[in-house]
Amino acid sequence: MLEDMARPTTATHDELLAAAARRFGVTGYKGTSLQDIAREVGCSKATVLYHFASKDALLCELMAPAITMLEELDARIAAHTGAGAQRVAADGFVDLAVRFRREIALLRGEFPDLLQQPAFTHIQQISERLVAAFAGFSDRPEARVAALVVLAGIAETCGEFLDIPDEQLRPALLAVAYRALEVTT
Amino acid sequence: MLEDMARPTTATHDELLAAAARRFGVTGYKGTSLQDIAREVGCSKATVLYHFASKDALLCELMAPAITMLEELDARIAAHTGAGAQRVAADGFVDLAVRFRREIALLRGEFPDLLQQPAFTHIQQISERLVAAFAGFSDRPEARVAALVVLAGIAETCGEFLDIPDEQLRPALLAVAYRALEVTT
DNA sequence: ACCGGATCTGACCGATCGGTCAGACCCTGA
DNA sequence: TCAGGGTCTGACCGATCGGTCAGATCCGGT
Repeated sequence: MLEDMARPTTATHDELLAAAARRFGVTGYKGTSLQDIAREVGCSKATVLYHFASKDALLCELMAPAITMLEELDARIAAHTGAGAQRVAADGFVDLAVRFRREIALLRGEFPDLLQQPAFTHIQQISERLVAAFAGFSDRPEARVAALVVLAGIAETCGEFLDIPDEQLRPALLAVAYRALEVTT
Repeated sequence: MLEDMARPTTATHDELLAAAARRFGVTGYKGTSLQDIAREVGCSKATVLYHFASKDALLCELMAPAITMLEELDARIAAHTGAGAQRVAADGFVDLAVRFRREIALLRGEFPDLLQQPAFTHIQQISERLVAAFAGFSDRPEARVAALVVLAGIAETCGEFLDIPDEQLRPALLAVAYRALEVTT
């Protein structure tokens, strides 16, 4: 049988993805050249572009798992209302941020720019709904400010604790999120 | 008398600074070319480099006021201990973030890269002391995580509310910071 | 009328960017 | 043995990057 149907990735392919994730997290997307990624793996720049149609395609493939999980979270939030949605959003986003620390971190700062790409446009809408859920669907400026601080703070922070295991980072992030959002427990 | 001693800046100089702040805030430092800045002002790229020795020098001059205020805050924190330092740090940083929204926001994401420049190295130490003060000088991982979430969240958020006046944004940020850090009031 | 400094610009430079392409080097199946 | 697909590379492309430079323009002082 053709069991390699589910194996479109070679070892080099995966190495390049991992190297790109590392470099993007340090020097950002625009600040990382294909040469940099190739050098880290030990191959030529042309090899990077053999495995990925373009630099953008590399980024998309890198972010795909995290985006999928974000879409699932969005659907789960939509199935709840009020304080329930707030708890689901906080729990789910902390889980996502911990699991995809590198991927989330590399979006830092280049968010407004990268989101212009067609593949990422709908993420803006999702993140808006996420902010609304964090704010408890209140339109008070204080609630929206708190929601954005927590959301951005978690996203920014998770990449800084790559040495701390998931089981320790997750409750710490959840605790500060609940306090800041005044989640009724 | 020579009252122009305190006027080493021309109108074009200031226009270029303002345009650079705007562009850096949208597309980031690396994502903004000297051409972009020149185009926004309506002059040539060469004019930009006539008023500023280099792109780096432009960034340094743009950040100088915010950096000065950050250094003053650092000194003020050092003059306090324990919970007093925590309150001083939170109040002072929120004030700084609100006052220099654009400048803080443009550091987003490119922080680790830009800080490599010699002019910015000591800022890393200051921000470490700031995190420590936010954490109440505790080395519990939960306290440090909360401190970083609040610090990064405020820095990231303040640039997103350019339409809200200072008097409204400041108390909103302070409230969420106090809740998240469990500041004893 | 002339000069000197400040301001500004077009043309140009080397470097690097993302991306293309023809071909070399495997390895496998016929 | 050979054909063919997968993998990889050096050489090359046009575009753009930050930065340099000689010179044009303007303007106030002498």
